[in-house]
Amino acid sequence: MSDKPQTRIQAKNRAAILTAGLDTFSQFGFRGSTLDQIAEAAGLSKPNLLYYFPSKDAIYTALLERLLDTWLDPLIAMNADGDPIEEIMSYAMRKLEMSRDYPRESRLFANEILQGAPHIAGHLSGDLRKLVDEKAVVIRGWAAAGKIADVDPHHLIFSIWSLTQHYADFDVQVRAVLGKDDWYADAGAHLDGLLRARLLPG
Amino acid sequence: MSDKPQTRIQAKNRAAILTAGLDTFSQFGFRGSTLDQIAEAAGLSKPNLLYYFPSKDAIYTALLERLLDTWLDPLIAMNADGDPIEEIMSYAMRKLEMSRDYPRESRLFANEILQGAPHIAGHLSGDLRKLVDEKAVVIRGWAAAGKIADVDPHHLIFSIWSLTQHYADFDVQVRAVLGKDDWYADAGAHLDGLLRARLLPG
Amino acid sequence: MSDKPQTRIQAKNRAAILTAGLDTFSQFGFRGSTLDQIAEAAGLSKPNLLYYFPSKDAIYTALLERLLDTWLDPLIAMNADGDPIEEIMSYAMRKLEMSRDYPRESRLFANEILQGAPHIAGHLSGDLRKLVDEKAVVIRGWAAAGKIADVDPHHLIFSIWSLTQHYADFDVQVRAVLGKDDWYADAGAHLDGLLRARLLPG
Amino acid sequence: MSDKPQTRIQAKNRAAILTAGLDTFSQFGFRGSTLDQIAEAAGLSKPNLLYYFPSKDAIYTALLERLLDTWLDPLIAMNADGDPIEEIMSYAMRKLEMSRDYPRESRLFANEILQGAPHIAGHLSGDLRKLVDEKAVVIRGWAAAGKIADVDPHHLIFSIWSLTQHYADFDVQVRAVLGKDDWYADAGAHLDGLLRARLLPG
DNA sequence: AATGAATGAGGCTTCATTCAT
DNA sequence: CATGAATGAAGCCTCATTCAT
Repeated sequence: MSDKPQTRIQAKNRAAILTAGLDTFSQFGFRGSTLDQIAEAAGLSKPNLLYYFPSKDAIYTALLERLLDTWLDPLIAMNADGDPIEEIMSYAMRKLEMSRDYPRESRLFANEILQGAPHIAGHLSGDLRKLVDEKAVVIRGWAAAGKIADVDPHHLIFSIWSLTQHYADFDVQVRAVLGKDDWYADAGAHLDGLLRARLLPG
Repeated sequence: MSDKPQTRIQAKNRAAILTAGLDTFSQFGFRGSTLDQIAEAAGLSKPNLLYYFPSKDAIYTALLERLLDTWLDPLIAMNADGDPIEEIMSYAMRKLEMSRDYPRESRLFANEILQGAPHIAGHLSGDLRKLVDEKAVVIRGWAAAGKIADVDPHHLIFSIWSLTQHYADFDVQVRAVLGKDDWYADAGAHLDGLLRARLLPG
Repeated sequence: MSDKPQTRIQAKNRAAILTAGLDTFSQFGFRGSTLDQIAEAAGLSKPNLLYYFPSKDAIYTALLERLLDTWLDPLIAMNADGDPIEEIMSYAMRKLEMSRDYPRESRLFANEILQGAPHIAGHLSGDLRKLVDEKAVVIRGWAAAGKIADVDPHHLIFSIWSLTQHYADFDVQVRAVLGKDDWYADAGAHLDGLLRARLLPG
Repeated sequence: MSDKPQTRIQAKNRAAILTAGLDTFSQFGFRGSTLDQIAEAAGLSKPNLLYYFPSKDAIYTALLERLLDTWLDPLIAMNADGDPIEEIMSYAMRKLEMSRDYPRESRLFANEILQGAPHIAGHLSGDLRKLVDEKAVVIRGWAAAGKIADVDPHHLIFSIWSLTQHYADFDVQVRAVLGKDDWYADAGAHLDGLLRARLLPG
C-alpha cells in the first residue's frame, strides 16, 4: 500500500517476518502455522512480531500480495510482437525457473487455491482472468496467422501452469520418484519437447 | 488394514465419518479441520465419532490409505501389451475423469504432498517409485521399438499427473479464469492434442 | 429465548455461572471482570464454563436480559385504577426493597448505563421509553383529576429511580457516611416523607 | 500533592493527559481504558505519557484527587448563617449544574464508588463523613429552630446527591426516555418543587 | 453404541510497562 | 523531552481428547 518510510531495523524485522512466514505458511498452510513458529523463525518474540504486523492474517495477506505482484510477470512479459513459439516457450521456461527458485511462493499460492482461495478469490476472477483473456487473444491471433498450431489458449496456459508448478508443489513426490533431487534440467528438456511438438504449425 | 466384521450400523457410521472427513480435510487441510466440523457433517456426536476412530489423525490416515489403494489403479492398468499410444492416452483420460469425479480425493492428496507428505513419505519412495519405475521401463520399451516418440518416461508421467490433477486441485482458479464451471470436455480435447503430438513417432 | 430442556447438572451449572457472573460483573464491570474470576467463583474450569456459555459476552448478556425481564415489574405494576398516592408510594418502596435485596443487579445495570448502555441502548429507547410514556399519561391523568399535585411525570420517575437505586449503587458511600450498615428503615421513612410532601394535592 | 514548578510544556502535557484520561476513564472505567487510548487522545506517545505519570494508576489517582478537591465545594459552601431553605436549594442547584457541566467527573466518581471505592475508601469514611456530619448538625439546627421541616439530614443529603448526579451518571437513559437531549431546565424546576415541598416548615 | 460433561494444552491477541537511544 | 522497539503477563477462546454414564 503506502510505502511508509521505515527505519533500518523495521525493514530488517519486517523482512525477517515475511521470510519466516513464507517458510511456515508454505509448508503448513495458514491454519497449520502458528505465530510461535513464525516468531521463532524470525528471531523475535511473539508480541514483538505483532508490533510489526497486527495479526497472523496480516502476515499471510502481505505475503500473498507480494506474491501476486510478481507471480504473473512472466505471463505479462509474453510479447505479441515476438516470435510466437519462442515467446510461449520462454514463458514456460521462466515458469519452470520460478518453480526451482521460488518453490515456497509456489506452494503458498497452491495452498491458498486448494483451500478455495479465500483471500484472493477476487483477484482470480478480476485481474487474473482479464490478463489471461488478453493473452488468449494474442495466442489465438498467432494460430489464426498460422504461426502456431491451433490450440485452445486458456487450456494451453493451464497446461503451462500445471506442468511447471508441479515441480515446486509436488517437489517431495518428484524427488521421491526420481530418487534424486535435481529435476530441473530434465524437466526443462521434457517440457520443451512436449510443448514444441504441440505448437509447431502444420 | 484388517477387515473386521462390522455390523451394518458400524459400517454406515464409519462411511459417514470418512465422507465427512474427506469433505472437511480436502477443503481445510488437516490442521484447519476440526472434529466438531467432521462430527457435525457425519451426524454424530464428537465422542461417538471417536468411538469409531480413535483420533483425528486416524480418520485422516484412513482416508489417505483408502485413497492410495485406488489412486494408482489407472497407472497400474497401463498395459505393456496394449497399443502404446492408446494406453498412454487412456491413462491420461482416466486421470482426467478422476479429477472430475473425485476432486476431493485429489485435493486431499495434493494437500498431503504440499505439506511434505508427512504421512506417506514411505509410500512415495517405496510403492509409488517402484510402480513408476516399472512403467517407465514399459514406456522406454515402446520408444525403443519405435512405437512412440522418444520421451523421458518419468517426466511424461509427471506431466500426465500435473496436467490432469490441476483441474481438481486448482478448480477455483480454473473456473474463475474460464468464467464457467464446465471444463471437462475442452480439457479432454486439449490434453488429447497435447499428448498425441508428442507421442506420435517420427 | 427458547427454553431448551436442561439436565439437572446443566441447570445447576448455568445458575452457578450466572451467580458468579453477577457477583463479578456488578463489582468490576464487564472489562474489569475475567473469565478466570467467574470460573473460580462458579467452581468450574474455564473451558467448562465456556461449555455452558459460548463467551464472556454471552454471560453478561444473559444477565442483562434476565435483569431487564424483571427490572421494570414494579413500574408495570403501578395501577391506573388504584389510589394514586399509594400507587406511587408503593412503587417507590418496592424499588427501595429491590435496592436492599438485589443490589448486585442494580449495580450491574448502573455499570451498563454508565458505560453508555452498549448492550441495551435499544431497550432504553424502545421498551423502556414506551413504558415510561404510558405511565406518564397515567400520572398526568391523576394530576389533572386533582388527585395528586401537578408534577412532571418523567422527572418524577427519574427521581424515584435515583433516590432508591442510590442506596444500592453508592452503597459503600452510604455506609461510610452513615457509619453503619443498615440504611433501609431510615431511607424508607425519609423517602416516604419526601415524596408524599410533593404529591399531596392542594 | 506538592506543586513542583513546571515548565509550560510540562503543564500543558500533564493537562492534556488528565483531560484524555478523564474522557476515557469516565466512559470505559479503569480496566476498560487503555494507555493507548489515553495517549492517542492526549496526542502523545505512550512512553512519553509515562514520562509524565509513572503508571496508568497514577493518572487515575490524580484525576480522583483533583476531583475530590472540588467535588464537595458546594456542600462546604452551604452556610449555617444563610437562609436555610435557600441554602439547601442552592446547594441542590449547584449540584445539578455540575451534572450538566462536569458529567465526566460525575461518572468517574460513580464508577469508583460502584467498584467499591478501592482508591478512596479512606476519604469516604474520613473527610467526607466528617463534612456530612458537620452539615447534618447545621441542618438539624435549622429544623430544631423551626426554619425547615423536620428531616433526616443524612438522607436529605443522599437525596440531593442522587437526584442531581443521576442526570450525569444515567445520562444515556435520561436522554433515551425523554427523547431529547435537554433535561436541565425541567429537571431544575422539578427538583425545586420536590425539595421545597419537603422543606417548608409546618 | 451413544452422549453430556469436563479439561489440559495451546493459539491469537492485548496491554502496561521497560529499554535504548 | 521524546519515541521506536521490545516484552512478560495475562486474557479470551479453541480443540483434541477423556471421563462417566
